[in-house]
Amino acid sequence: MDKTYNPHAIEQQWYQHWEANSYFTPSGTGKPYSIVIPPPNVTGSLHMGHAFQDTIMDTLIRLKRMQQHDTLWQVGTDHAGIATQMLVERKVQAEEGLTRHDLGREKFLDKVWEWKEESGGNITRQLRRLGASVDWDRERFTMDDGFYEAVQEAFIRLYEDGLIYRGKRLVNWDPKLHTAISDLEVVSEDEAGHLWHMRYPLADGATTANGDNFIVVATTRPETMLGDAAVAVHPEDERYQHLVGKFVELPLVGRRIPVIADDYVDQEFGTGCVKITPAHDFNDYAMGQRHALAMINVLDQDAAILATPEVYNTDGMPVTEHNEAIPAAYQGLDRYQARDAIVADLQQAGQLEKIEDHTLKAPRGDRSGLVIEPLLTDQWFVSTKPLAEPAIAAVEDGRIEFVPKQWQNTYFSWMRDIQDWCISRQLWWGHRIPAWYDDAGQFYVGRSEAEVRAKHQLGDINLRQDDDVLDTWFSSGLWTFGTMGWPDMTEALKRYHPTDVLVTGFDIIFFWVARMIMMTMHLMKHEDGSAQVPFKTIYVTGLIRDENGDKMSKSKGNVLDPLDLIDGISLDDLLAKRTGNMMQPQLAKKIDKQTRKHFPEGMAAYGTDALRFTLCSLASTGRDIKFDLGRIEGNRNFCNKIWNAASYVLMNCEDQDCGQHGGEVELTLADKWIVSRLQRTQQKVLSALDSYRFDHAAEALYSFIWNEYCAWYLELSKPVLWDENASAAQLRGTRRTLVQVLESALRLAHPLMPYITEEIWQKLKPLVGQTGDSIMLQAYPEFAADKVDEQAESDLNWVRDVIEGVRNIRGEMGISPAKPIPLLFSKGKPSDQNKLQANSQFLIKLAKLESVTWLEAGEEAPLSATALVGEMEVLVPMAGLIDKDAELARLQKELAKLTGEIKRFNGKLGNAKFVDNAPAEVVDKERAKLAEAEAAAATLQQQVAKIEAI
RNA sequence: AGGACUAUAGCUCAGUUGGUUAGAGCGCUACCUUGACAUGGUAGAGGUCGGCAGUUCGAAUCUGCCUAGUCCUACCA
Repeated sequence: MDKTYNPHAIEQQWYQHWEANSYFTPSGTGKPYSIVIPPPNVTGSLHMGHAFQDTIMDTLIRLKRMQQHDTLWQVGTDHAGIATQMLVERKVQAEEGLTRHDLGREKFLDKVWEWKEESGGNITRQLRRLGASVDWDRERFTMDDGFYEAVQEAFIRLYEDGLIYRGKRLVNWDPKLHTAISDLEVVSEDEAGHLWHMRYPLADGATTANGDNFIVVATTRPETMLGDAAVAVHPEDERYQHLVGKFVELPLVGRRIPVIADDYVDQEFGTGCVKITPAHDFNDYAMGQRHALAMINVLDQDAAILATPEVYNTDGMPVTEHNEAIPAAYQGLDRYQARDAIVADLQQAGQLEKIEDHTLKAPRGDRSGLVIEPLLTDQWFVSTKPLAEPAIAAVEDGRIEFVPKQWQNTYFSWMRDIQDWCISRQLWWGHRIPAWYDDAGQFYVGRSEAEVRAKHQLGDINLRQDDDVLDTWFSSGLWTFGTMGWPDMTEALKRYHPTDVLVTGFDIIFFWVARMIMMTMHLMKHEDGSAQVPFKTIYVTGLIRDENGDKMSKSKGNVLDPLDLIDGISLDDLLAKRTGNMMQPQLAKKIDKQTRKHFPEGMAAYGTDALRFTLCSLASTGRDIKFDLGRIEGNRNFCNKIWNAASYVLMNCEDQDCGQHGGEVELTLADKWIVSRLQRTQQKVLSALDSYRFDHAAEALYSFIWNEYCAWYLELSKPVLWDENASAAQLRGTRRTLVQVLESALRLAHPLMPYITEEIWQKLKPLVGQTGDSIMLQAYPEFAADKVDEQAESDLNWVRDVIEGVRNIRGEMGISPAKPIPLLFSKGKPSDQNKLQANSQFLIKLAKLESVTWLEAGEEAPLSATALVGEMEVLVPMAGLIDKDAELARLQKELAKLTGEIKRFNGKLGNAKFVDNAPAEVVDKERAKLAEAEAAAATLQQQVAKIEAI
């Protein structure tokens, strides 16, 4: 075994070994347990969120595998429509100066596939570095042939079930990407804007209550007036009631539009008069539907002004009404240029009453960052309400459970108010919609052109497939069963579906989780016809944030790359990574400065195990995680501790009799104690993992291994192993305990830290009589109640108390740890004497004692520094060692503490209400504590008196 | 506007059904190259558990209000 712990040296080889031996493949026996990985973008790279979630999934999978379940961890990647297409577009633009339109659909798609092949392996390589025990043999991609079939089938079935429809609707249009996007892909933030108050002249000589021949509307988007179809007021608004049914004449355009009444209008806001533009605003659209207003679209796909409006009735059918040409001055102008022009013209005409500052929520496309434009287009939609109902029920009745529970409220509130889902995208990279159009615009849905022709007896008329592709989330909604071979009812589906747990972030509960539930429950049925859920538990993780609690993002330059934490990175490389190739180069200086401040020497190589253990230890529920380098450093040290402990064990046990071949065995108190403590640790770790408390599991492992096994047990083993008079049975007992407990602890820790546990286990296995090839296939330790030894635990606490009492005196009195000191025991009970006799070797070694002396009752003790163990006094003679004042000060400090306690206990017990009402058990406990504190105080008081007397 | 979450040691976080002297890691102080480990050891210091009120014999824990912060959803023409 190498002298120092070097994660790099051990990690890669074991992963290769596991993978080469197909240890990640489901065993096919035992109870099935399955997890699907949330598919990362195929061209993406692993970030801390992935590392976190994948660590948790791997921990669960390794645990279940060791518990002899038939585990499947399904792996794969997502084609990530918009993100990938944009990336390749940028790349082609940068490298060849071409747009995708220059290339054409087919050639451009070739480029995307090329890029996918080139960079697609990146994320899977990174997954391997993390130790993720996914089944690579079943790796899938959302656009591989089989998955394509699943997507097409899902579309067709939903269509045939009446849950997919096509229609002209107002959708969120991205004027840069030239595609519709779903509500979820629009992010709204407060932005500074204006509220323009515009005069709309009343037609036919009508006047307002105060005699004006115009009304004033307030708007944040003056340019949309070109598409106004009405002005709305509140039905109870006394200012305008009499105008309802009359008309106004639209300035600059001249269109006569009605004044209508609708209680959507807020009388308090603006002027109480709202211009209604059904083709360019979602609320206006709804109002247009209610009042049968024409939808007058005045914008093209670039959000520039059309020459002639496109007008539709409420059914989306084109009509000729209101299709007079738009004034030439505005034709072809971009929406913002048009705004300026219209405002200027209104001003000139004296029809602009005022301009107010106004903050508004600007809806922006989450990919392009541009303000999206509500635009009337033909799109495909999923009717979500019928799908949502069973999906809600499944969570209500517990077939699907959120961990932590609170997330179900988020889910419910969204699902109960769900809107239809626009699934068509005007992109090229994605699943082509399986619909064909004839020249008349009639469409036919089917698996292929041939199928469509045959089914609808179309002969050889012209047919053209829909150009659009499906929203990426449509295909990822099928992920749990699409990866297992659906629409065929494969053996894998029968065995591993529904999956057991989904591990994901709250940010995609709507995007993905909810839709997965809806799609799966509609498409996947049990044999009895009831709906299958995609997974039984949803473990929702928090977000990993930087050391300041800020979200990690490339533009902020605060991203931590998990691979850098594993391998380490120099400051220069880190700076280059964070400030190179930036979208906003002006931020580089600031990022440079911050990075130098936080990582003056770059980052050390902490190794995968330290990273994984840290992520687990931070995984408490219901909160985000500020990633603190201190934690991973501490856990790297923990790995080092394990390494060195193993080194000690091997040094003392290799080529020795460790009882693996039988033979008489005698166990010391320390042996019995550590075995007992191991049981309790196993119990804690198991119950923590069962309840998804990875932090508790990590804590239990850490404190057992470091604070009990290393700090105490290894030290307690030394007096036995180094005792020349120790019997073979004693040596065998201690060696056996050393190796067995370490071996169990390694298995216990393996799901969290796969590499170091494997490396050490390989060295240890012959010493415990194991022959398995890998720790990952060994049985997970189980709690054995019969190995819990209360007596050993309490006896060992006595030993620790004595040792710690002496160490305290040493520490506080400044006695060199190198100096052996004599120790006297006074006022002890017979049980104390027994313990002393049985364990003096431990005391002498660990407290560095010169001698131990038992004083019988009445025997005079020399003047000493005192520590108390129960009622027994542990005495370090002062002669030549201890200064009188220092000991007095030490005693006074102890006494002060005791006095405080006594006062509190007395207060409590003096309160009749407490004594009368509290359970007798609690009262007795308080009494006992009081008695103990009083006795201790009395003893120390006597000591003080004695010392003061000299 | 509605909702969720968070507030505990200098920092990052635990604290299960109300009953311990409120814990851990990092950091800090002093001492120590003792035959696994200085990525270490020993001994310490450090908290009126965000504030106020209430329930209770008893509150970090339950209830209400308030303050501060984070986030989500809807939406203001």
